[in-house]
Amino acid sequence: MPELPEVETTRRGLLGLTGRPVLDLVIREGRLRWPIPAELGPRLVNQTILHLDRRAKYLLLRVPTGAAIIHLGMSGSLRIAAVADAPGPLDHVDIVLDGGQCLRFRDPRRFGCLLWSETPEQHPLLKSLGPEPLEGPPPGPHLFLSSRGRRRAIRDLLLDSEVIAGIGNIYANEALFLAGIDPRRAAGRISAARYERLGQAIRTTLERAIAAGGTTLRDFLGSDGRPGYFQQTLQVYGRQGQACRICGTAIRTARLGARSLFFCPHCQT
DNA sequence: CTCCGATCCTGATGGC
DNA sequence: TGCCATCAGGATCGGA
Repeated sequence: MPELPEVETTRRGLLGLTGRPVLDLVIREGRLRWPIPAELGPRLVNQTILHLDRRAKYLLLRVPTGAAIIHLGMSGSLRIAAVADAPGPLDHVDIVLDGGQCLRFRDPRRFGCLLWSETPEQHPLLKSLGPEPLEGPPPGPHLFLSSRGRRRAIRDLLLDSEVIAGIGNIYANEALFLAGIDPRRAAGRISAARYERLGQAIRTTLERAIAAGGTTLRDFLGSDGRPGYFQQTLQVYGRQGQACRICGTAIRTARLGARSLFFCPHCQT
């Protein structure tokens, strides 16, 4: 489900957590991508939440002694719920707050994770992540340098979080359309000028998606329970057979590895 | 080092 | 209506 815009939408919806106490941690199903560590409860309970940060697709729930590292995987979501509302079978964890509320973690496929670290930036899952695409200069030059000598397809380079953080299959396809680049093209054989355009396209795509509250294809809901509406703006993802919004050519789909490509065979070269 | 496929798990969807 | 196959927004791991 969630790529950078959906995780950022979730984060922004939960900024009210700042300053609130953690009263309890209730784990109904701890078998996620990795088991929830036994120390998480003792580390969080009776601490005050300082802030909720994002790095790539990870959320960092910071308390004075460290942070809970949260990843939503393919199907996860976080929202504020009333403790009195009975959790569903897929609501695996409640971080109990004051006022009868909790931060409720739902993850049907259990590809997400909930971990603890005193130094989250140094955690193995986070320490080798590539740059944030929305921070600092646009990532075109960085992508150009990272891609030299690489033969893999540019779509796969964009999905590699050690190269650049936070981009998933929807936004890789969308940004490549905006930049006019064929997603199957070898990353190492794309010019610096085209990477410049791609860097701008990545930024534009992600910013617009965040402004729209993310993309809801099936079940993504922000922390306020509302869907995003960027799916109305998608140029290629899921639009196979439909007319390209620029040239009218039918959008094509193909497989690259286990995941689908969507592109306009006329606009993207 | 680089790259690719297999893998974890459940729910939604479409064809027959 | 039921059953089965296929697909899904992620990312790690192992092996070629």
